[in-house]
Amino acid sequence: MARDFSKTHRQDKLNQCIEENPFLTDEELARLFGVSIQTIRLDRLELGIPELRERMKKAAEENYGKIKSLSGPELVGELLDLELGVSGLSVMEVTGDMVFQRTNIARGHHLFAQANSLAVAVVDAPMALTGAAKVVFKRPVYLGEKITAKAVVNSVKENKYTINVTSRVKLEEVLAGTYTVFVIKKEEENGIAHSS
Amino acid sequence: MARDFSKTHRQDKLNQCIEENPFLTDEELARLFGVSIQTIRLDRLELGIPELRERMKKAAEENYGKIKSLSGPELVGELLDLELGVSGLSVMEVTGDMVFQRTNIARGHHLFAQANSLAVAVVDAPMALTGAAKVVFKRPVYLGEKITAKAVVNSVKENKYTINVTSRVKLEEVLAGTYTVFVIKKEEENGIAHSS
DNA sequence: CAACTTTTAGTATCTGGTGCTAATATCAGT
DNA sequence: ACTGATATTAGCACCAGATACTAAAAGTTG
Repeated sequence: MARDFSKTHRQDKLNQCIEENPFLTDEELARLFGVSIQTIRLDRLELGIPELRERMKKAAEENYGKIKSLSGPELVGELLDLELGVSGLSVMEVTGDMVFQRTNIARGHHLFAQANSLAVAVVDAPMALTGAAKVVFKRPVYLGEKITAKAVVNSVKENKYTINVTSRVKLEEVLAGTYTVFVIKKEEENGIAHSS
Repeated sequence: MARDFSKTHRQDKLNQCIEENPFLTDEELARLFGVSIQTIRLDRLELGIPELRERMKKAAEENYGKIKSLSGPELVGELLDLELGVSGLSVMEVTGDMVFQRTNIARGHHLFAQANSLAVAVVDAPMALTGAAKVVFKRPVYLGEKITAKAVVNSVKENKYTINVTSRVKLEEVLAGTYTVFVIKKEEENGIAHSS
């Protein structure tokens, strides 16, 4: 079984190869590995790797969803409850693309994003921007955990909202923050303290 | 040309329809609009809409890149300079998926993400997590602007770094923040103040 | 009615595959 | 060297989702 070595070896490489660049046809792969197309097909079969089109479809669909959840809508996470001008509630599950690969710990700005966008959402106005924020990360959050963020409006003074957001995993507090959010009147973009 | 009305009308709808859900075959579209496949094909031809597979491919490729730039690497933005334990510099261009569509103003957490990940990167350790942050958004940042973030280590006390990050567009300050970042020893995940 | 646009039908062809059968290597063990 | 097992290659029929082209039918308008 000297062949067995070369075979499993090739299949390892193939797995790697496709993971790195999923947009390769069997023909291209065959040329790459110096074997026939049929061999590649058999390998894919054994390894359970779907055909190019399925791979593309999957990639496209996945990311079509991601675009919407990561940057498309105004809100990061899923809105559960919203009482304009008073409070808001959202959940977000920590997915693989939010974490450090070494540790599976979520990067802080993802938690921040959920909390920040919720803070902006509770403001009772067509447009609002974060002016300042003060946050404390209480403990790391891991892959797969569900973060519940609760925003409560603390005070309103003219166009300036002060909002507290607490993010928890189950009942444990993981992030606490205070956000100062400004309501923006149409076409306004002057002055100090803006953006979100 | 009463037909012309119905034709252009259908083509408008078709454009919309495909934009909303790019994963429809000509056959499904034909059924949806109650016309023949050939009509759909002619419409696509006239409108310059590529076939399903091309649309999928495009979506897959686009987002394959996006995944890497939005959440893949440890750093948000592009690293220009890095002196471990001392300072770091990164740039990021504000792209369409970072802004509020109504105003083309970047959402705050994207600026935060650039600054935060830079702060974590300058720490001279294999693993570090943001413990706390205090940020002030000085002015809104618009689609297409290039943000330069500069991080400077302010103080180090055991495993606790205090880092100032200033983000500018050209010479104008848009975001100023102070980050407290903790160095994590392997497998450590206890105690207070963590995550990033 | 004639001229025109729009719609439908049908065929040949392409790509990147699946699924199946069968013919060759290639090698190990006896 | 022969046998048996595994690995590789070849070939064919078929499929989806198209393109490209030709041609016929339907509807519209002066």
